[in-house]
Order: sequence, then structure tokens, then C-alpha cells
Amino acid sequence: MALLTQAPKGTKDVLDSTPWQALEATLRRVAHSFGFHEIRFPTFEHTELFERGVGDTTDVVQKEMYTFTDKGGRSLSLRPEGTASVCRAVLEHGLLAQALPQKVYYIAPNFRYEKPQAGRLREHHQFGVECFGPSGADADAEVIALADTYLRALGLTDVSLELNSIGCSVCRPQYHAALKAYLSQHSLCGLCNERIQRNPLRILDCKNPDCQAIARQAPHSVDHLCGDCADHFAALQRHLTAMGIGYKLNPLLVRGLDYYTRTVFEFKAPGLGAQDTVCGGGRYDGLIETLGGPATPALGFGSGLERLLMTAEAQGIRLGGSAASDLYLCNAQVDGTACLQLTHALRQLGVKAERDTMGRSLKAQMKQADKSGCRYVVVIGDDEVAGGTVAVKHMKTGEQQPCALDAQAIAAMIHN
RNA sequence: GUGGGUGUGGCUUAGCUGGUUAAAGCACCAGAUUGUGGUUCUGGGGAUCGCCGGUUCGAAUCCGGUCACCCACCCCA
Repeated sequence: MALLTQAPKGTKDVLDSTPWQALEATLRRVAHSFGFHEIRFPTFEHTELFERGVGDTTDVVQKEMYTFTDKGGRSLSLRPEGTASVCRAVLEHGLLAQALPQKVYYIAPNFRYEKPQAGRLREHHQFGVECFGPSGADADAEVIALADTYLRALGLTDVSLELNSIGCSVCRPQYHAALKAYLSQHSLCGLCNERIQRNPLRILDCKNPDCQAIARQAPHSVDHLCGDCADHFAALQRHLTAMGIGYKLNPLLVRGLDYYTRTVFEFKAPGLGAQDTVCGGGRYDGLIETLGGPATPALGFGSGLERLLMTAEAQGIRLGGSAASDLYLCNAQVDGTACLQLTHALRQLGVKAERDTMGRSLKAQMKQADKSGCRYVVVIGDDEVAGGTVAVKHMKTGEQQPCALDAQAIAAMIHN
């Protein structure tokens, strides 16, 4: 197969979109039930937004962005994640001057120049939720509850919630200092030696056995929280328990984006390979201010649709029903006008009607009808046109019922 | 960016100690007398064996390079 070209590395065509539609419908329904409304925003933004918003020390910004210069000389980047875009939009339209909280969700593609592997693409789709305004831990609990709700609604099992707090601008510097002091007494792997500068928290979940041993003894952020952060974290745990949402504290849980403060969490699912996080997020109380807005506490999460779909498939969960037509109309005339007309009339009534456009024989049309999975078949030939009646055949039982050659009558018959 | 694995018709594969027209199943199309499917039978279309180069009288089968996909690291959803 000498194709001229193929889909770019790390991108996917979706040939059967029914699972996607079912997934997205569930996500929307749950988001709406929690009082979130949809926001849509551009696929690319000024590069600076991500540099400042996501953090210019992160891998995502440093080496994974699709950045280009447009014909006006502006540096633009394909969105690598949604939160920065949402913040920009919310600020640009003065939403934070409206009644708080502002609760929004989105379903949108993200782009990162990464090496593809299981559960990791260069273009992936994310369901994200952002909430601006509340500082209380009950808001954290609600956002986590939203995630827990749609994961359950999808029928996913064995999904575990991991929780941690990484402190705020008050206590985190002290913790970082304590961590660095500890780590400087030990010899780490080459990678971790680089991480000390960039993101020392990452060392905590290094895969290297020696580093893991060191990490086990390392000071934990939860033990270095300031009073407010400690209270917040304790309250969150109380709220989750009150709602019956199980969780597991993971003092080594770290996130790779710079903007997180206090609460960080991940939902992990088995059966995904190494990339097992199906939803990840947390609080980012300083981000809005960093982007030039009024100091506004905020929180949210992102959840990869491809990974959700993979998890569902791994667990044998079929999302979405059949897209089959209600009715297949077979033409048995030399001139197929009667079939064409009736099909059109039925479609105007909202019936999912299909007919042959490949000039097949009647027998072949029946085979097509069978394979398409439609429930009923009607044959329209000279006899039917002359007599003004057709036989509506139920494919499962093979039984045929007479019916007037009339769209309304046929529609009524197959709809009950 | 680093490492490992794989690469034969739409799909899943056989062939791979080099040798006439590259095989099978599934899928697709058409038939099995007269206007009706799901089973069965018969026939048919479709691959220059990822790509380029090398070795050889001769390569899908050997060698080199390259690309792509998969998996892992890194990072993240």
C-alpha cells in the first residue's frame, strides 16, 4: 500500500464514533448536574499564555508544544492543556467580576509533541472542569465528586482515587528547602540530579529503585503544611468521607504542571499500561493572579477521553448503542423513483431510513439490510406501487405485515 | 530525546535454512432458474511482501539504512 501520506504520528482517526458520543453525553450530563456549563475556546493561543500559565519550567512547555509563527509574526501554540485557555477566556470576558463561583467545563483536543505509547498521543481529547472562586475544601470535594460520579456512570470499576496536598506559597518554599536538604545528603540517579533544580517533587516518584528507597525516607509535603493548608486538607478528607467517596492518601503524588497548590489528586485505572491516570487535577489558587487577574482561588481537573475509552474497553464495557437504521427500503423497480420518494418522505418524518445507492439486486439489497442491523425492511416494486400497499418485514422474526404505501402509516407501524 | 519489539491483500496470519504465476481464514463483490436477508456451496476482485539500497544468476526470505507502528523510560490525560 503506497499511500501518499498517512495520519501524523500520534494522531488517530475515529471510525466508530458511537462510544465517543456516549462518553461525551455522559460527561455533559454529569457536568450539568453539578451546575457546570460548557465553555469553548480556540485551538491555539499566544505562546506566552502557556509559558506563564502552565509554567516555563515544565516539560509540557519546554519541549512538547507545537509552536509556530503566524504570518503576522505572532508566536502561537497549539493548546497543550485546557486550564490556561479557560483562565484566559474567563479573565478576558470579565467572568470573575460576575457572581462567583464560575463553573465551566470543556471537551477539547490537546496537542503535545511526545513520543506516542499506550495511552499517550500527540493529539488527545480532554474533558476538563474548572471552578473559580471558592477557597473552601468543600469545593475541592465537589469537583472530585463530579469526577467520581461520571466514572461510576460510565460503569468503570477498580478506579482508585489518590490524594495529596503540596501546600501553598507560604509553606511550599519551606518544604522544598527541607526536601532539598534531605536529598543533598544522598546520591541520586542522573535524572533526579536534574530534577532537583526543576521539580524536586518529581524525585519522589522516580522509578529507580535506589531513588525510591531514598524517597521513602524523604520528608513529605503533608508533614510540612502550614496551618491553613493542613486544615484545608483535613476538611477535604472529612467531606469526601461524608459523601462516601473512598480515597487513598499518596504523599508521593506529584503533578507536572507548575500551577498546582494544596490539593492534588488522580484517579487511576488498571488495564491502561504505564499511563494509568484517567483523571488528574487539583487546586491552583495562584494561577489567575499569575495571568494578571484578581487573586482568585480556583481548582479543576483534566480527564483524557482516549484513556477513558481504553479503560472501558479493557473492562468489557460497551459504550453507546447501535447506530443502525430503523428501516431499509429495497427497490424492485427498474426505475427506483417510488423507493426514492418514500425513503425521502420517511426521513422527513424523522425515521432513520436507508436505501441502496449502488444499484444492487433485490437479493443483495436484502443482504445489505440484514448486515446494517436495521429492524425493518420494505420492498417497493411495481406491484406495491400499483396496489398502494407494502409489506413491512420485521427482520428478527421474518414476519411481514401489510401496510399502506404511505410514509405516515409506515412510520407509525415501525415506531411501536 | 533514550531503549526494546514489530512491519506480507481492508483485517488476522502462513511462507522467512533464498528459486517457476506469494498462501489461508475473515471481510468485500457476484452467482446457486422466476421480486426478500441471516446457514451452505461455487466463482471473482484485491498485496510488486513498509520504503531505499546492497549481496546474488535469482530475495518476501540474507545485509545496511530509513520510515511507520507498538511497548517502556521521561512526562502527562
